Amino acid sequence: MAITIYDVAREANVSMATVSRVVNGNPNVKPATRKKVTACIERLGYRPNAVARGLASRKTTTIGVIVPDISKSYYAELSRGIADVATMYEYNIILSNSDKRSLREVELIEDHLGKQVDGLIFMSDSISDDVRKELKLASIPIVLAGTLDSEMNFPTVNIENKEAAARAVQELIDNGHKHIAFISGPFSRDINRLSKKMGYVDAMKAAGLSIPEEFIVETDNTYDDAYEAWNRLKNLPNRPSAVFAGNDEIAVGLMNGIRDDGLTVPKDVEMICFQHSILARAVRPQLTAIRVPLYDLGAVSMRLLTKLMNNEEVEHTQVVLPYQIEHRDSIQRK
Amino acid sequence: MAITIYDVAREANVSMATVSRVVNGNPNVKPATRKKVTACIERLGYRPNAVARGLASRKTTTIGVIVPDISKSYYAELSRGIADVATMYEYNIILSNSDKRSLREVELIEDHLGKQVDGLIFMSDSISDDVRKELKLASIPIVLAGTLDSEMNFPTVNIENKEAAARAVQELIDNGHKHIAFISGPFSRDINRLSKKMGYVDAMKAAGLSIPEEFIVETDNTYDDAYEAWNRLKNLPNRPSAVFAGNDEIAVGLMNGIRDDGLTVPKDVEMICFQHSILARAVRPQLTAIRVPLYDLGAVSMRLLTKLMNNEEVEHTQVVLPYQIEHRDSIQRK
DNA sequence: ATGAAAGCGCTAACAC
DNA sequence: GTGTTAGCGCTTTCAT
Repeated sequence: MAITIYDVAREANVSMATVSRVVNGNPNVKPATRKKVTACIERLGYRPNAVARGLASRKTTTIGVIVPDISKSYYAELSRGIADVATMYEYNIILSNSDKRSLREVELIEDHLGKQVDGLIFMSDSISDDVRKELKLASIPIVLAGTLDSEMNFPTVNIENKEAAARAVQELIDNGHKHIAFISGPFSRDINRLSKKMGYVDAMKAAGLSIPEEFIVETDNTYDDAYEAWNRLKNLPNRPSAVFAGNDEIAVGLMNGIRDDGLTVPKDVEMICFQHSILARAVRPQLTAIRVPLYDLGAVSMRLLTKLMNNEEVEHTQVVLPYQIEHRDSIQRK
Repeated sequence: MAITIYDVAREANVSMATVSRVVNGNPNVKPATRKKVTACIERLGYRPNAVARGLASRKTTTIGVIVPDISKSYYAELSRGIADVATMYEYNIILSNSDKRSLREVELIEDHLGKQVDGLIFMSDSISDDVRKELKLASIPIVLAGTLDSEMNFPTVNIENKEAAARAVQELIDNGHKHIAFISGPFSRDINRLSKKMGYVDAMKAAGLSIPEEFIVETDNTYDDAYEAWNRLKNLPNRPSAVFAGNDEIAVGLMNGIRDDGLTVPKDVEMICFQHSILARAVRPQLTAIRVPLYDLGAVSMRLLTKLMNNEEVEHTQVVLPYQIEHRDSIQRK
């Protein structure tokens, strides 16, 4: 049986309350008493039971993090930002993978609430009505990190994905391209359908460029599927001379498909994409890309959550972080 | 105030104990009663408080996972394997990043124990004496996942890193190379000093090849540092014609350094490495590599931990998983 | 500055 | 089958 607060109290000839005060840094303890108690704690190797503490105080100093897939660098990077700020504020993290399945997401929210987390950071690339309802019902603070909330109800930290996509496509347009394809993840996901694709469409329309249906290629977001995608593009009447990709993994898949078809990036096809990992920099040519500040997205989300958990006044609960376009070699520089 | 088990009991005209039985699937409940209670639970939206349950039962159905850095694909992939098996057995995961700092690792172990986790999965690439002591003192099951324990005390799931390294180097030797360099992460880490380097040295010695001191290049394990590493190698009297790299990220860094020096892989320099991410496949030429079964390492670790937590008989607590060398294009095929 | 005592919401004997 | 009751280890009034 582990040492309890009661053991320490007896050993130090004080009450549990006093030990509790010492442990929690309550100033109302005479220095001499504090010293005596601290010594006993040390000697006995007392370690407060966080579960008992959580029950008594109704605070667990634990937050929940629900993520589609921690093995994807997008979410791993975000989570690291969350974790570092969580550590600063002495919160632990319960982390769960949802695989973007709405049913599972609902389950997980329920599960985390049952564990009495003090707050929740939720990530996905689409929010279903069921999830939205569940999230609304919760009585703890919730922040969406790097996650589009099409109805803009919840505290959120994000970049302007649509605008970024439009600017990326504009780079291609500025380089003289008329035939620009968009290679995307599934359009069942809001982030692709409502943000990235819309940005692409807006930029194309603004430039008076037409968008043949075939120029919009939907993949399952994997390297391998994107690799195959070039086969759908290469024989088109107006073969695209430039491509905007939804992220760097599919950009690299496509680029390798292009290369294995005997063509060269950027000579034959120029490319730009969202950057979620080191891939964009590791491949040759290096990819010109929208650098998404993933770590910061996570860190700021967690900071926001701490404020919400402390009932602090928060002016803007919809935080927008800046992004950068990093010019590398998949677009020729003028 | 949330609904408690007492509210449900009153509403259903039964005792708390009966509600508890229903919630926990205890068979000693009359079907009619069960139905009535279930209905009340549904109607009131009762959600058991896991903290109270944890205090009363002394089980939290939560395990701790301590990882150097979740944003590194090696650990992200491992963690995903852990998480999936944890889900199967209905455990939650508290995940913390240690940045491999021994002091922080000790803190985190203490912290997780305080949270009353039922088990712990620890990962690092080196285990300090302090950490070892802390781990030994713990009274809960602990498994090391993908982590070298040079003293072989703890339950572990791993691959034979040393043997794999030797086999990788042997591939280079078989291709006729005499001058083979090893580009590594920090030798302060056991995995590099005791496993990968030893495998390299063994293979070289067995083949009667000499190892000039300069052939062993220590990097900080980053892409950028590895990129620079070629500068230390290229002007050597016997410039290496082949390189064994500790992982794919530094392999790619080095390869790009080689390429930007005007040389070609595999024509001028052949390469092989440990594969921790999609990088090995995404770059061109694709890297011949030792595929480390990261997901499985995690999954098996968690499975082992469940057995330990259930006090099941476990024959082998030191599990060794197979690995594969994937032949791609950074070594010419004969 | 310190102690006594009442919970926090649940599980687990034990009794019936 | 079901109810009663005593904790689990701590925080938190409320006295003193």
